[in-house]
Amino acid sequence: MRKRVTLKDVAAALGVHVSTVSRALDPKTRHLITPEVAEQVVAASERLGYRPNAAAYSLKTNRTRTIGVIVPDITNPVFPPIFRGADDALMRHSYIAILGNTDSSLRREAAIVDTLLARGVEGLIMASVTANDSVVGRLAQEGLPMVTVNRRVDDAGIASVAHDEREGVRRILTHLASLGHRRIAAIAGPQDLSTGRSRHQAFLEYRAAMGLAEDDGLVVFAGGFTDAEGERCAEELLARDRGFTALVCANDLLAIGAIAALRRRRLSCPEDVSVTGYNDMPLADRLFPPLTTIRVEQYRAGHAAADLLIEMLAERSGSAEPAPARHIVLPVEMVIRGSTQALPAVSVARGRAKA
Amino acid sequence: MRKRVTLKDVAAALGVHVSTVSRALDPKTRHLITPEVAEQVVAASERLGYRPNAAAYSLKTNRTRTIGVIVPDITNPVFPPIFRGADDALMRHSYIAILGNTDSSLRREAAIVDTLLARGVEGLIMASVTANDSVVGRLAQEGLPMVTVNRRVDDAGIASVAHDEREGVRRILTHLASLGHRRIAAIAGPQDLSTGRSRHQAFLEYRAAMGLAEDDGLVVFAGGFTDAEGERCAEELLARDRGFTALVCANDLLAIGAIAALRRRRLSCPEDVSVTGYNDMPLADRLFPPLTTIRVEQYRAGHAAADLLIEMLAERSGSAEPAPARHIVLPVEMVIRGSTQALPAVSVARGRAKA
DNA sequence: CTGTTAGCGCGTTCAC
DNA sequence: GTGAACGCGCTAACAG
Repeated sequence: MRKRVTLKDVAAALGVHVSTVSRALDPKTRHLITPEVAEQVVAASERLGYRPNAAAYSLKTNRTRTIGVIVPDITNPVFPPIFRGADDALMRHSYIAILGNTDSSLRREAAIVDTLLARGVEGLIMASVTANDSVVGRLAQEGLPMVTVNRRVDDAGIASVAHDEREGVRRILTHLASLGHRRIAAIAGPQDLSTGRSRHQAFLEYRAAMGLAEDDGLVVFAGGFTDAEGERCAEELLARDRGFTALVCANDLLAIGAIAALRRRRLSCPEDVSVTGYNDMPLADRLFPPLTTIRVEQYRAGHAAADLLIEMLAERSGSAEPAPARHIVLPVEMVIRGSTQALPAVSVARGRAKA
Repeated sequence: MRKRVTLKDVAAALGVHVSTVSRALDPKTRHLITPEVAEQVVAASERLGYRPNAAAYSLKTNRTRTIGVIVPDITNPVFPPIFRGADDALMRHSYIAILGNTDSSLRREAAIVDTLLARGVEGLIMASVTANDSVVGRLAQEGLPMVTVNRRVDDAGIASVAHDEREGVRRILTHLASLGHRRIAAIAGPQDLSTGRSRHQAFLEYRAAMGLAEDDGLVVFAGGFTDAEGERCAEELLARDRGFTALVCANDLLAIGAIAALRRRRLSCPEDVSVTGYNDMPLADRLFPPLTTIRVEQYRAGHAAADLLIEMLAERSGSAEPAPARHIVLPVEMVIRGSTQALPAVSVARGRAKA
């Protein structure tokens, strides 16, 4: 590999001093240099193929222009759009992102954060946090700028970008109720994740407010947001035999698993039971049946999180006292597809008679 | 944020010299230090929370322990497993991966490679290359270690990890032929990508070898590996009205689009036409109908690519002359699901009569 | 406007 | 076995 060309090389080629080259190449200091010289420098550095050495820059300025993005598993279709959004936003500010997968293990999370810290990340975007995440707490105390995406931590001192979970659940229930459903089951997500918890709480709340059947036996909790858990939970619901005409799942993967479990029991969706998901992940419209779900803009969330973090970074170098943490809430919308349908007239009638 | 702890801090705390600390912390030089002192150093550095400064290390040693991984778009479900495999392998060797998205634009690719080079990546894993990629060529000439995954470049001098495309196509055609299909259409992938090209060539070859209908009108070329292109191509095939009972698609997304297009025309899969995909991407088993496809182990490919690259890095620092580029070919297997079925007896009979 | 100087944190020669 | 000195490539303060 050809040796790297440095500032010194460019300077030597032009017979000027290194700092002249340095200044000519930095837009913020170029005005200090005679225009012609500056031009020559730019030309020469291009000709020689000069690339600034990021390590030297970091060592000198203590800035790495690097942000860590931590997800449970990039293989889970929810996270690529988040990362992509963050990466695009960061790139625009000439930052780069380093992606870490925790596999939802706190040990791995700590290990990854360690190597990222050694690499000198200036901040962290965390899509993997549990509601009370010890690692996050520790880092926050050390003053490392952080923003959580999609999920939140209980500590309101940590900035976040999330979606309006309550509104999403409200729309799902409103939709199902308008189709005549009264006995609505639910597969709730893990309760140590803010998304699982707030969706479940909104479910309980709106179920009561809308006068739907309030039966604890209609809810089962998933141990993770996976299709396998969706299958397991749906089977448990069916085994309980409480009778339900609709099933609200805390995310799309759970819904996919649930539909598979129904089918195995010769129940079809939506004819026998309407099923809803949450997230509108890629391909949700290509499944059978196409999933009625809540669309959350993951790309936008990642983008917003990165923008927020960069803002925080800029502020920090400005004033001394930290501003209070910002919390951005993104709107959601419902997409109605084939997995939900109206109850047959007779059932609707019966439902109404009861009410 | 608390100021970073450096070697100097640790040395000061113990009243020894910086270089003593440096040596005690490096496994390779620890033997030069009195065991007790070494222990003290280790203890103190842990207590103070010392983290080696990666920038300083890089500047000194000219090694960044950083690898760039370049994909077209991490949002495409094919790539997360590849990245994950690479990342896991790299981490094990205390390397880190930096992910870049090209959006299949050569301009973006060049820009990303530039910033990665500035960051001092020691090598590149490229999942995004076109068959004759100018950027790759340039880098190869400069001697930057590189390996392509999944796809290849024409230049055999570039190491690669890929799958046995010919075998995959052979199995698909054998499977369809055994079900009685004789007129088999194809949606071929982009011909500037090695995967698209080799799958197409294998298709032509085995179609002839197996005595299947050889009709140029049965093949249409997609401009990209997307479901939208799948729809477009399927519509074109139907418009041509050549009559076919099976449709071989160059990847799963194309197949998904094709099935949607068929359905819109009131044709159902597999009753009216059997459809096959390629890749066995996540959720391929959850679609309707579940996709018969070729399983390629993307995670393993990414892992192998990273291992290979690290080997190359180690060799390079050893001997002077470069070893010839290695090319790893991973086996594939077929997974038969609901999207293919046997022709009704009558059609099979007619097919045989013709032969 | 430009050159000089210093030092970021670390590994690696040398001496001792 | 340990300390001293140097320099990786760069930016920033200070001179001129």
